[in-house]
Amino acid sequence: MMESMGDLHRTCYCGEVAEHLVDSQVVVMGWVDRVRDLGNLVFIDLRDRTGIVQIVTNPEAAEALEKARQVRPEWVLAVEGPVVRRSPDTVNPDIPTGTVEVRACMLRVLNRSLTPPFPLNEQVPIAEEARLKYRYLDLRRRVMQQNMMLRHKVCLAVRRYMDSRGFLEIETPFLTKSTPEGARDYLVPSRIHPGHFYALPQSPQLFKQLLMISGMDRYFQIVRCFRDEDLRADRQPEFTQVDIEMSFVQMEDVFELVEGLLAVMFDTAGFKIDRPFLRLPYDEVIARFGTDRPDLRFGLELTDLTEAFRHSEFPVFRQLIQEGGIVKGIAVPAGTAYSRKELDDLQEFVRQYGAQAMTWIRTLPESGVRSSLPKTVSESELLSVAESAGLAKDQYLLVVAGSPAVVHACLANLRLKLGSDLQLISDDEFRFVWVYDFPLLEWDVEEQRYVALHHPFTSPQDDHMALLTENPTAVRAKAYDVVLNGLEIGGGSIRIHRDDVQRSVFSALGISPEEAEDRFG
RNA sequence: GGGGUCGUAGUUCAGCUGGUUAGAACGCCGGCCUGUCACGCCGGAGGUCGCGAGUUCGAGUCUCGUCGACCCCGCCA
Repeated sequence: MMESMGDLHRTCYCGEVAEHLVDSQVVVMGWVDRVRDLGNLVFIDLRDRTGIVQIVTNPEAAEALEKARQVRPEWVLAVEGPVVRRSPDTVNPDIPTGTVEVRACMLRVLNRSLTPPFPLNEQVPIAEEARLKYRYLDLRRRVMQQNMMLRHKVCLAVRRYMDSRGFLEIETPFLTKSTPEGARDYLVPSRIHPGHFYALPQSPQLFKQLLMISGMDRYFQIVRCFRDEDLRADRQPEFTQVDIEMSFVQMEDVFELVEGLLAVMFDTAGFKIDRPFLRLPYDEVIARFGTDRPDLRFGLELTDLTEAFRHSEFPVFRQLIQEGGIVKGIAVPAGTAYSRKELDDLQEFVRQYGAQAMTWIRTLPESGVRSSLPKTVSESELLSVAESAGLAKDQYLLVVAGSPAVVHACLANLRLKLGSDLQLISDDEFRFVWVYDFPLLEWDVEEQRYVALHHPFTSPQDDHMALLTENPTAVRAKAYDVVLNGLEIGGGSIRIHRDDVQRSVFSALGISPEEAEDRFG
């Protein structure tokens, strides 16, 4: 049983069937979501990307009813009939079209379907493997369709906004020379030049610099980027970013532009966000949250215990601090109880990020204090640490000691875990923050040189040109570091970089700060 | 490159310290039903417990190997 559309014309989408169409004849086409066969009365939920409308068949249209009884999920139908208002007791308040239905006078089976290998209309989690194998079915699911439609709307909003602010959307090439940016390049073999490869861009970095130098002044692009690195749950090897570059601007101009952009994007997605965004300097953000992309929707900030432990009776801490290490902790809300196993699990969690151990100090409900530190550490020391951390009664302090990098990595991740475990994070809330005053360089212990912490965005000045002519090969290899004022949006965070000019170039060339000082002042 | 978790029906899962014929829900097939909307009711089919070896009287369960999936670290912003 399979029929052609013939001369049928779809008059509206399923989700568009509404009260204003009552008594008019419609033709809808779509996929069978569910069938409810009551014998001489068959209901079909017909679905397309706009939603679901209920089709009803009864013996008045015997042929349609007969076909309806054969119908199975995911068959593709064309249905013609009048839109009918439902009686009050049969209204379905759960769907937008729930006050009406289409009474089928004619029903055509445009295509049949096998039973789907997984349910399309339930919210059970399906193994990714199955979803990808049957991607065409996966993409029929409501969540997926809504994601794609939302993405379209957000992209449209971005284009309208950027256009209104005088930006040009300009496409840049994918098949080009390597423009190393820290990640591994994806390579594409060249047919014309055997043995040579194109590299897919990790971002349009070089191209947008070209555009600025060319005087295009304000550019943006919704652009695919490629990075050949290992995956994570939230990281894909190819992804899309809103890439922006502009000339002749100050930091405030960038803040203003991007806050407006994000407000528009989130508004499109149905969320209101607060402006202006919070602004925090890099050092403060690291000190308080251990990361440059803190989740500000909950507290549990880090407490610095380094001074409290500087003369500790626990030799390990004492020595660590002497060698430049730090000790920091997170105070868990008072009254939170932990079993021995739970504390062990937390310790195991923290170890992933490089800590040797996690210690804890706990104020007891009445008075006194306990800890996992050796017994040689006196109660008075513990009490003074608890006091410096501001502990109330019956409260745990989870403590990590080590190098600043390790301590911050451990506690930043522990903080997120605690926030999630203790259900302190609300999913539909967004708290933005600008992190400014990023250090441009970071000493790399292994390479024994300064490396750029992020893209060191810079402005083109004469000094650059001097360097470029001085060592063209090196500069070409690292040209990605020589860029313009600007910003990038990617990886779920937004960062603004200092526009200190020369230093990024020095780092790109592997010139130490001392040497740079000598040569360029 | 390293670590962790997991592989049982079409799907999502349960199956305790090894023990008789491996279960549930949904889905699927057949039947009944004119107001359902996660329809309901009656009946039924469906499994090499990822694969291979070992321990044992006996393995879905324990051991080793192997393949695969997911998550994390490294890496990446």
